[in-house]
Amino acid sequence: MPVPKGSTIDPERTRAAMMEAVTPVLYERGLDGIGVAELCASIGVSKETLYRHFGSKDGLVEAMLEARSERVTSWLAEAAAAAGDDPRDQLAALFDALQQWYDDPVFRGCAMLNAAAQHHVDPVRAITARHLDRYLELLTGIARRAGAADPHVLGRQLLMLVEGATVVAAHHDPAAAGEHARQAALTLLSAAPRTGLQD
Amino acid sequence: MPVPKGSTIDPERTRAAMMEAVTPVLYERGLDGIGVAELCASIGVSKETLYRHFGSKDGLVEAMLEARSERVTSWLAEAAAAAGDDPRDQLAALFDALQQWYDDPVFRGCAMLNAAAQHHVDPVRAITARHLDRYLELLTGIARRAGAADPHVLGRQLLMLVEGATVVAAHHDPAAAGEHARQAALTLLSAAPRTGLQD
DNA sequence: CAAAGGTCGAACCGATCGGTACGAACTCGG
DNA sequence: CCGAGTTCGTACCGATCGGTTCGACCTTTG
Repeated sequence: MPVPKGSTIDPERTRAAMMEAVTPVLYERGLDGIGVAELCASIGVSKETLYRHFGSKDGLVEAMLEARSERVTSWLAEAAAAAGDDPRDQLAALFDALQQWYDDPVFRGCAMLNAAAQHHVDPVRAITARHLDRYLELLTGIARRAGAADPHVLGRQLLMLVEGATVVAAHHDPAAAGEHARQAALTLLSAAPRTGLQD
Repeated sequence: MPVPKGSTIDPERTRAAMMEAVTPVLYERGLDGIGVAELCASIGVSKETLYRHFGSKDGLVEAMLEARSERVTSWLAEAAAAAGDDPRDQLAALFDALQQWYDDPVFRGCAMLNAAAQHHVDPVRAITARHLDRYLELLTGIARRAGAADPHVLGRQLLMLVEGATVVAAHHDPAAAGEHARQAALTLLSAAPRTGLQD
């Protein structure tokens, strides 16, 4: 509660706090599942403040999706990096991190994919596409460092496993989805044709 | 236009025609992206008729999702079956069929997943779960006939590839998503430990 | 202390929402 | 030909939608 009533202590602070607070609400209720009035009430902010900072409900949605995409991608990248230098270990750690996410009781699938599924508007879909770009870059890097002859194709296949595991965990059964995907990913990594040159 | 004005020629016909006509509209616009009035207008039916047959907008949505799930699953199963008796050929044919779907300009991802992402209501999520069940059964059958030692795990991994390919095709790049997924699927099938016994 | 500006809370706007009601038009089985 | 059943078109309902406005309150700046 950094903003009791009125203040100009730091407008940027208010904006950041709003995005922080609104993330779980929009994630749980869905973009169209909550109105602006209730949304503002739940994050303890007036409508005027919302429209001052974000211009519209969609503006807030887009800002929070962008922030969330960067955060979750960084989280996965760090989980992979913390596993050491072996690309196989990095890949395994990445899927372990995913399983950890699936085990969270509030897990409801990928927020960006959920958003893109309901909002057919362009900005949201563009954010989702960039989100998949980030994932793809991360996975392609692992594939390249593992010496895959065609890291782009392997990276894309790994991306499908990541997204597929997330879908299955969200809509079917979260138990062991990450483990099964990890096993499949390592199999693909092992079976991929490789070049002699690794960087 | 099987129903010009008033008639009792066949109430069931009206119901079936409605579900047929409403499918592409809801798929393209999204469940909450179109109101009941416009929805009825676009399928050439009055609101009274809609509520007579389905009780509510959600009722119509659920009926059409269920029908679509069965139809698309059957379509994939038939594509696989038409490829012959070799499980590898069946799996390849299934992903070829998926690529064919992705190439359709109106392709917007899996309707059931899209619906579940926006409607947090239980009935829709249950339909989506059943939809994944159908896919899983199809893929597990292929895995079993291929002699996989653990067809349930392999089937689940293949399910992740199917769903992941669909997500990537819908939200990132539809080109070659099915081909890349097919290649990965065949790799998993080849690499899977197998029992000596095949039925 | 005064001006400037961020915030709140509530009132308010037109539009649209899902759903209901009803009379008229129509097709059927008897 | 007559009543039962279906459908259409439209008007209508209360609720909610996203968004705007405004006066009061508060904090910072000078």
